[in-house]
Amino acid sequence: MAVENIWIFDVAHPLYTGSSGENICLLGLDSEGNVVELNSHFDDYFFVLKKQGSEKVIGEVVREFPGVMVDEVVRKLFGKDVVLYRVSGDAEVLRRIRDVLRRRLGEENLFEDDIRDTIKYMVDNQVSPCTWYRVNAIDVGVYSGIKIFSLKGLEPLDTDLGYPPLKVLAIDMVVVSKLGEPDPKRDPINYIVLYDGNDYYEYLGDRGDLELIKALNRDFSRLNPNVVVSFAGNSFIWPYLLARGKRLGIGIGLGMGGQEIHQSLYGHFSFFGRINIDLKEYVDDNPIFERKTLEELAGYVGIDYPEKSIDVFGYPLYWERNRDYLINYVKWRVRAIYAVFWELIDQIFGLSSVTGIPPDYVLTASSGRQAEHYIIKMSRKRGELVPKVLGRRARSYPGGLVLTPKKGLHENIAVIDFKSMYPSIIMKYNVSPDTIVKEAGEGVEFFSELGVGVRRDVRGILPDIVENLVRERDEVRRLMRSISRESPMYRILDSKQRILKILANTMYGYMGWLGARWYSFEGASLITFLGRRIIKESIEKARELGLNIVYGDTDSVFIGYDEDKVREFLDWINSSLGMEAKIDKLYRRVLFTEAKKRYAGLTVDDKIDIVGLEYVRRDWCELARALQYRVLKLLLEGASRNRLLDEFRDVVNRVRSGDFSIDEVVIWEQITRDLSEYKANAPHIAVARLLSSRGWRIRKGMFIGYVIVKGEGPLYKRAVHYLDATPEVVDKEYYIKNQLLPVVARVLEPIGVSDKVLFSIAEAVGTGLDRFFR
DNA sequence: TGGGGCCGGGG
DNA sequence: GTGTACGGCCCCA
Repeated sequence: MAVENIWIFDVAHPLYTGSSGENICLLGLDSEGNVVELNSHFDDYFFVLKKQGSEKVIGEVVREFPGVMVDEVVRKLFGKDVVLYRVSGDAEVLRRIRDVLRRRLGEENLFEDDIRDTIKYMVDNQVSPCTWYRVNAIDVGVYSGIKIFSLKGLEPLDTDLGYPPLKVLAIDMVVVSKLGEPDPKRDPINYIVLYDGNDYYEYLGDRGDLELIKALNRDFSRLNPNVVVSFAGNSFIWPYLLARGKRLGIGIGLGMGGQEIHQSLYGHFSFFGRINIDLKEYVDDNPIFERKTLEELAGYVGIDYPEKSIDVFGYPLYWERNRDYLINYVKWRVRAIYAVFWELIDQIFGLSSVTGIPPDYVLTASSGRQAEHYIIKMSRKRGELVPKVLGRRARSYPGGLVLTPKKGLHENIAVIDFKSMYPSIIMKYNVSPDTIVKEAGEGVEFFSELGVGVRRDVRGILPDIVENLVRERDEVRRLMRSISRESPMYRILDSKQRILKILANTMYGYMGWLGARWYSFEGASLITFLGRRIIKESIEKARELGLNIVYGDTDSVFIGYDEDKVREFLDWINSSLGMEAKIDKLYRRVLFTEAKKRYAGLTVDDKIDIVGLEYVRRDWCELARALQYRVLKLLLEGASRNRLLDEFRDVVNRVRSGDFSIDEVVIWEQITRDLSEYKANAPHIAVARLLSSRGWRIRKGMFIGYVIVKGEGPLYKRAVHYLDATPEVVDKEYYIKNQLLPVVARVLEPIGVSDKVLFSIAEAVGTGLDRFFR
């Protein structure tokens, strides 16, 4: 018997079960960094609702499949007790019996038959990945470099040991084709590079990529990494390698013991005994990244990036003409990928440990799935069945309230913000799929304007979960105060508290998501309804107090800062509404256009905030965005009208004289659907279609950069891919009138500068008449 | 000239 | 494949 500390990172089916009957395993690392496999036995199961007719069917089916166990049990479904048959047994038999029962009783009468055994094993035993456990196990031996144990018991460790020693390997790949998109049936891999923190391992496909893959397989076994990290591995590198291997008749044996990699849940790729991290998935659903590039991610974590990056559309040309530069660039990429992983390790492993999703696909899972996994984990403690997603139709409901701003420049404005408004509403009003009712009655708080009520006699699952998240976050933050800000543990805890906050904020959106197991249309509608009511009542009170309200959106109000009255206002919110609000920001000056969700301000600590305006939008060119920023900054800092106009005049002048680079005039737009689904002739779609005709596969999520060139007709006929354009062919007049002028007009109009003035400047600059308009 | 398609960002 | 509200461009009738 051995007792060891093990950092669990995955759950799987063991490679070799032998005669032990062990059919499931936890994978982990010991404190020396050895991979361990902890085998045990787990009978998979599902539930069948006990009702008229199901007893007879169950009886028949059980006789037909000996070895299956059936027990009558009670569980909760949306808070109500239900009687069920728990059917359990060997995985193979269980699958067959499940199919028969689905057919005979209807899918809606079976529960948890749609959850994988590995997940059930983890949640039933309350095991979380990326967490240390004190493990009691019997040593079985070593196989393929993995220490195999028979698991006897485990309990979470109180003290956090950080991470075990991890061998991390970054990978990147180059494949080019003369015909655009590389095709694994046709195009060999040109180049792969690995980086382990010290050395590069390079593989050239010059003598065919069969040799390349053989060498790669060999080196993976030799280097034996615990973590394989890439940027777009799951969407490009791994599927390409697999398809290429299939073509060449060679396996992609990058798992431990040469196990082949395979595609798994949500489209991620599994490597036996290793953690596969794709950092592209991290940037893709993080709104702070505009273009979703590795360069942005590197910049975000403070890593230098090259002056000249290469877009995949440019790879073929570089491979042909400037191969050394491309290879150097790809070597920078693996270095950056490696370094970024270490910067994000706490976020990735923290998310995995909190949600219970193994690190392999915690980034692949959408935020809805992450939230759901956490709920499943928590539902076990309440004896709640995991509900199913069956037969739903999309419906929409009203959201937050947005006030029309008072146009113009305002001084001394306070932004009052409700603390976590929707999570607070969920907790305070007990809004949850299992508490929502549609009729008034005993123990029900009913909202007749909406025709929806909530039970107050039972605590709902989501309010319970949100409360847990808030409590746990408070504990983590308390812990943080007792340790040094410089310690690694501080960073781990900081990531954790952020994750807990994000999860709490996700629960409202989750409840309104059509694909959610705990979906509640009425619940989500009630939350926004209560949010609107709260903000309306607050505004009314603020008016009563004589505060000047200039704007408001969902959970915030912008008011003239009168310290005493604001204090009184906040107290009132607390005592009368039972909600918490705070001063989120103080602006020396704020500029509102007539439009909602678009403004800019200068805070008391001299920060420029720009919200919704073109400056923050990637579908405006860099030249226009930078100009708007400068004009806004000057305006908010009190510059004269002439000074602002000069700023505009200078850029117009630059453009007219051709003093700009292509990068400054590129407009980036995302492809959000399959090309064939587009009905409109928009510029970026026209360019995407052209690329497509050149053989490029245009995927959802890709960014198309284009410029408008001189010529006749609608814009979509004059949009050119940025790599095909030079400054000489750019339509300067388009950029002056449709990019530079509008962004300046937008922010100067509220202070009384007319379009006409700007238009005259735009017309006159460079023609010798511009001085006339000063 | 106004409505629809489309995109991106706000809270 | 978390929600809704919103503005503004471009195209087209």
